[in-house]
Amino acid sequence: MGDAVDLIMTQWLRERPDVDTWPMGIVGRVSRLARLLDRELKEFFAAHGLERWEFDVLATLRRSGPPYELTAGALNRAAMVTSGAITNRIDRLAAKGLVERMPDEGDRRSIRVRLTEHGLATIDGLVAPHVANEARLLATLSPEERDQLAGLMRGLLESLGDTTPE
Amino acid sequence: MGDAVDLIMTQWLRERPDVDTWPMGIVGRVSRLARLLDRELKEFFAAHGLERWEFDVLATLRRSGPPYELTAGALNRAAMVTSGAITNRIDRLAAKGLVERMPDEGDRRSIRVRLTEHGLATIDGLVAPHVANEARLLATLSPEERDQLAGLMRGLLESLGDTTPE
DNA sequence: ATTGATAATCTCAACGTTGAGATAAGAGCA
DNA sequence: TGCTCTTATCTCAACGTTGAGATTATCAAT
Repeated sequence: MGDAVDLIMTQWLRERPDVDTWPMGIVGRVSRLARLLDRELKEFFAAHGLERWEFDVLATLRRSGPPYELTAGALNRAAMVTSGAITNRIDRLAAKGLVERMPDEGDRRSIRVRLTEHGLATIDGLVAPHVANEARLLATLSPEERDQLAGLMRGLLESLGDTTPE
Repeated sequence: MGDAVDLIMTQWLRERPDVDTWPMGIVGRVSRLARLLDRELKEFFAAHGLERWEFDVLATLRRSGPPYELTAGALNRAAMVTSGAITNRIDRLAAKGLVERMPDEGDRRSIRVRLTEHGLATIDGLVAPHVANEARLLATLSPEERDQLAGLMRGLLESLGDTTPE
C-alpha cells in the first residue's frame, strides 16, 4: 500500500496534522525517482566503461548535429553544472581522446569542443542500448501513462523556467 | 512550444531517427525537475540559515515521533546516502546543538540520534513554511493534476523497489 | 563456550563539484 | 581610440560524498 513517500506523509499526518503535506507527494517523489534512476543509469554506464556525465557530454555534442561541436558554455548550460566542472570534464574527455578542443574562429574567448571519431563511434554505439535500458526501467508505465507523466512534468518544468532559448 | 527536454528529443529525432527516445521524456524530466527543485529549496533553506540536508535529517527525526530519535542506520537509509556521509552529518548537527548521540541500550553497536530541544524547535518552526514554499513551486498544478502526477510517480517508484519496510 | 558470519558505525584517502577570482576578449559608447 | 561593462573560460582552495577498510558487537550453530 504505497511507496516510501506515502510512509513519510503518513508520519507527518500523525505528528503534525495541522500541516497539509501534499507538496511532498510531488517533490519527494521527484527527488527519490531522480536518485533511483541515477543509480540504475550509473550501473548501466559502468558496465559499458563510461561515467554518466561522460555519456551526457558526448550525447549533447552528438545530438547537436555535424560537425558535433559546441562551446564550453553551451555544454555548461546543458549539463546544469558550474563552469569549473565543465572545464574539468572537457579535460578528462580530451585525455581519453573522446573530444578535442578547437579554437573558436568568431570569438577568441570561446573554445569549441568537438567529438573525435572515437567519441562519435562511442556515443553512436551507445544511444540505442541506453534508451532501451531506460525503457526497461519504465516498463511498468502504459503508453497513456507515459504521455500523462511526461506532459505533467513538462508543464511543471515550463512553470519553473526550464527553457533553452539557444 | 515545450521545455528543454522537448528540444533534446527533437534533436535526437533529426540526428537519429532510428531511435525512439520516448524514455528520455520521462527520465530527462525527472532529472531536470530534481535539479531545479533542489536549487529552489536550497535557496529557501539558506534564507533560514540551514542546509537542505540539515532540514532533511531533522525532519526525519521529527516525523518519527517522540522521543524523536533514530539510529544512524535508519537516518542513513532515509537520506539515501552512504554511511560515511551520515556520520559526518550527525557530527555537524551535534556540533550545532541540534541533535545529540545517545547510546542504544538494546544494541551496543548502534547509536541513537535524538533531537535536542533546540533541534525540535528549529524543525517545528520550519515545516509549515517549507511546505508552503513547495506549494508555491507547484502552484501551476491543479488539484487533479497533483493527484495524477503523484500517483504516476508512486507507481514508478514501487516498480523500482522504493519501499521502507521498517 | 567458541567459532564464524553478519551487522552498525566510524575512519579516511580519493575524487568531483562549487563558487569566487583571474585572465583575456568582445561590445557599446564617447 | 580609449574607457567601461559584459562575457567566456580557466584556476584553485574549500567542501562533502563515496567506498573500502577497521572496529566492535550481535547472532546462530555447534
